[in-house]
Amino acid sequence: MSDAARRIEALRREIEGHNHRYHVLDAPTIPDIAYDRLVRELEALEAAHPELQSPDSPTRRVGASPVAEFAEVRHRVPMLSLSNAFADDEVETFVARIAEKVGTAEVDFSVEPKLDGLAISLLYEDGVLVRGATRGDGETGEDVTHSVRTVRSVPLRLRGDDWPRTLEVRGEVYMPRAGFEAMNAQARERGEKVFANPRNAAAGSLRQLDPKIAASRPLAFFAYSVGLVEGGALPDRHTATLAHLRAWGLPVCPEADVAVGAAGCLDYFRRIGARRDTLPYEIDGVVYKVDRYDWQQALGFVSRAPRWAIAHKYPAREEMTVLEAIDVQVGRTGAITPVARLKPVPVAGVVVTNATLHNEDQIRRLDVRVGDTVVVRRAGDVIPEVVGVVAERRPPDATPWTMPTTCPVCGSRLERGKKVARQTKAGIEYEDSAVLTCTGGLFCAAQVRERIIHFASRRAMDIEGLGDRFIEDLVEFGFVETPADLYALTLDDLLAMKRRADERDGTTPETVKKGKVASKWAENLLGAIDASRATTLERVLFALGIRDVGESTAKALARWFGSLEALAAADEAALMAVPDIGPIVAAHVVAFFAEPHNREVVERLRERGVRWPDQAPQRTAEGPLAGQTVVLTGTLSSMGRDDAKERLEALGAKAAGSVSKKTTFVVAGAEAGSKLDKANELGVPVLDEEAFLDLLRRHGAAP
DNA sequence: TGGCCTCGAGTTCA
DNA sequence: CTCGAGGCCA
Repeated sequence: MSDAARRIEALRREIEGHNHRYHVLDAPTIPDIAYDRLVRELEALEAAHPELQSPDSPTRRVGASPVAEFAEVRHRVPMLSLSNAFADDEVETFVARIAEKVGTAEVDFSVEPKLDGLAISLLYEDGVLVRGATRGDGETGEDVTHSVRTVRSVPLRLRGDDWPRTLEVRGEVYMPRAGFEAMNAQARERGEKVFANPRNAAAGSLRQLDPKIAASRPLAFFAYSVGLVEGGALPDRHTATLAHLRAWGLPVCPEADVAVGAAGCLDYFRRIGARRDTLPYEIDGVVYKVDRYDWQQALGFVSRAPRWAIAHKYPAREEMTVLEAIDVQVGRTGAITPVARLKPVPVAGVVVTNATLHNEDQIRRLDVRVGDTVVVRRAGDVIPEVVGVVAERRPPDATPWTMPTTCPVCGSRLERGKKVARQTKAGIEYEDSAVLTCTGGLFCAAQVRERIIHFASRRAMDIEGLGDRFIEDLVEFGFVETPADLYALTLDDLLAMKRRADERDGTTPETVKKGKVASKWAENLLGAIDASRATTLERVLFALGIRDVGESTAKALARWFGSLEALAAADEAALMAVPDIGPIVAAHVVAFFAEPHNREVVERLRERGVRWPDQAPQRTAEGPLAGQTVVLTGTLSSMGRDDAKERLEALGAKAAGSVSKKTTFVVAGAEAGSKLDKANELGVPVLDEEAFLDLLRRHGAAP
């Protein structure tokens, strides 16, 4: 053997060793730079000695050129599917049947997480990877050798020498969560299509004709069983086989374990379930397999699934469903938002039928079309969102969706958000934004309705019992056009409106059938409207819906000016003196009060008895906590969040919504979430409820 | 001018 | 809860 040949062989062994430690054992022993140097040396030597090239060289992972199409592969030992269990008693039945057949209840199971990836068969001849194939229909799959070779944790050559001459290893190719997220983040930045979930991403990456693409994707592999074995023997237990696979350099899921009987399996199911979110890969359940091969043989198969194994599934957090339509909604500011109407599907406990699509850009990025099968998830476990499209299920006639050019409610022209972008020397410049806006303003019934819903809402005027549906009817039948009209409603108006709504819906209220007209609800509603007449300036300001004036800005304005007259009289310079008010918000406020219609609405509100106390302008923060910024998170047992916020503000502190390094301290109640994590991350002090109450007590502000 | 830190606005369902 | 953008400070 020449020197070069010896050096090449040594380099290959060393590099494979590092690959194994890095990708399989997850315990690298040399820095990346040193590794790269070894690879470059090997590449150079191989280039200089083409006669020493070898397909199992670590330099040849992406060696193959693109294939024209996928060749079919027949699985000599079929790749079967597993039956599923969703409830504990199904697992108990499964185990009981086995216990009866084998004559003991103490059945050992080889247990492991069921990864959400793609089942793959790897064929090793004399320890060298010669073929990789997808499961396909179980009988016939596709030859994906060229892309499987690029998966770093798949060994091109087995370690040791005690492997069967022919060995088919089966397992899951998957995409670790971190890699998936990084990949999608990059795609999003470049405005490219994102993958719906790691499973789709793994499948899509492997089924690439060009191995370079698969090589660029963060794929990984776990082996979980063997298929064809010739020229060698395996142990008599599945767990022992897994140990062999590990020794041969194949990655096996580190969570794989042994469980005894149904109780042991269920315990394992719960232990893994508790850690589901923190595992570095997506799983959709755990798999239980009878460990002893002789018992597996005795149990045999039902149709296409083994009787000795079962997949116990966790409740899905993501579901697929059909997107039946894309509607557009008009917000109170005229903002147009596309909404996905979905075939109802339960996701993590609730039935989801609608999901926001945010804006046109988002639709284009996801490339969603009516008729598509989409993946729906509940973001932050609450709000449903469409995360992606299942490309294979697209109906052939599906066409890209386009935004309407006119408002679906009032027919007015839509404008690409004339949102203020920045102030320049020349004045305020406008720039296009992602949001489309309806130009209908007061003429758009949807905007009128949304504005009144906002006006009546809890954080604004807080008119109890005046819900969205009701306001919709009030506006539709012309009883209410501006918020001030709410304060002119009479009992007769409300009853008349209800009658017309019933006629329209074809419903007959119970009370009418009995021959009398119920009016208690109307009296209650009038009472609630009346109660809202006594209010505060900050609530009125917020309720009026001035652009960019939310709760916090309304409060700042109310404190600074003390009265509506003073505010309405202020010019832009005077407004900009208020902290956190810049040129843009100042311009919105001035424009609002310059509009005769708005002045009139305010006038009418007053005429109809809406009252708030005027105060002396307060232009400095005072109190023992002045200058401190506090963030509340979680649930406090002794008071509501709003109450806590008020107490803090009474002491001069500012209650902010998000944690940053400027936050003085965070008050964490029960079930505190991401804000608590952020506080810990930034080293912001955290008070628990007891410490918080203590602080209030010291300043005489405790409940 | 760029980079935080906030706030505003829109969103779902029981 | 998340995204986008206004305000402020360096």
